[in-house]
Amino acid sequence: MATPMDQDIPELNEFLCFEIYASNLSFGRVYKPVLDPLGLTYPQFLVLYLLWRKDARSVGEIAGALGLETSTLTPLIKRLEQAGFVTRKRDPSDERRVKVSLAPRGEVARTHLDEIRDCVGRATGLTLEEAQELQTSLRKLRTHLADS
Amino acid sequence: MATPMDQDIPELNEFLCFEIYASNLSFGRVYKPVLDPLGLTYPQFLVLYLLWRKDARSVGEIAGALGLETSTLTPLIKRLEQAGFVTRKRDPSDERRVKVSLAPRGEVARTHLDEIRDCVGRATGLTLEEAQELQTSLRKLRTHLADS
DNA sequence: ACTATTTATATCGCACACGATACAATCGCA
DNA sequence: TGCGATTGTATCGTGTGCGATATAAATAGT
Repeated sequence: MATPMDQDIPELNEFLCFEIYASNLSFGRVYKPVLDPLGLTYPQFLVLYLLWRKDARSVGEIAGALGLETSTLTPLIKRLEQAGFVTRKRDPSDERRVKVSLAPRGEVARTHLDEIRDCVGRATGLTLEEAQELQTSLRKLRTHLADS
Repeated sequence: MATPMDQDIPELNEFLCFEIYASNLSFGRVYKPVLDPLGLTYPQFLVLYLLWRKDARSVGEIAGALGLETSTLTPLIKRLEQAGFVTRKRDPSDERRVKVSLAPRGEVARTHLDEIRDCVGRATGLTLEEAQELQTSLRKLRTHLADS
């Protein structure tokens, strides 16, 4: 506990936004050693995950699902392509779209999904019930933040 | 609800880590229009906040409080200095340390703190009770993740 | 006192993440 | 049919974040 000069200003960790900020960084540090051997970053893993669920999506579709801008995803997906995880090609039915599809290496990475989930799940130290309660609150929070 | 090709793989938003990742991005989007007029980014705001509570901290002390690496903070703090929010000078009692202190513009920014808190607090759409419950869970989660 | 280690910060390269902007393909409407 | 508006991506510049490495100051051990 620090010795604050101003008792009227609370600790930083009494801010919800900071707890989320710091939790996100902590999660990243847990994922890193798990994903590094596969040659993936966490956002790249999220993109692949979407493709494992449904292949051949457009950049905009992926951006919508992740809540990111396409300007963030374009270079990220190009790195995934460069590394052999996905392929990119224009949609013949609408040449404005770029369809992103799984390449062989992307399919292989999928076989590590369970192991990744187990590893990260254990690191949380939460019961399934606690985790789901947290998710429910966060989803509600996220909806409000997005609508505000 | 999408039409998954693989029912054995859950939706992305059933992952706690993704909810936190997405919530963090959403918070950032709420803060941006509030902090932009002040000429601050969210991480820069966090650094100033620490200094409002206790002035004249070393880079390492700030890094520890935020859970960041000093390699992240050095350029960030230099930008704060460049913009006139803080000053940096070597600690005479230990020349390895750099003491970061509030400059006039940093003091002025403090007068907007209440307004920032109100604005962001309202955007969460949570009661004080819900917010505190969430914080408690997140703090517990963060502890586990850091120890794992 | 002198070296070896540790500590505090800085530098560099890479990967997000965003807003602003550009551009080509498509669509809508006269 | 044709032309203006919209849509889908890409590009650019700025600001985090990290690990690896460098460097200078302080400390420890002989």
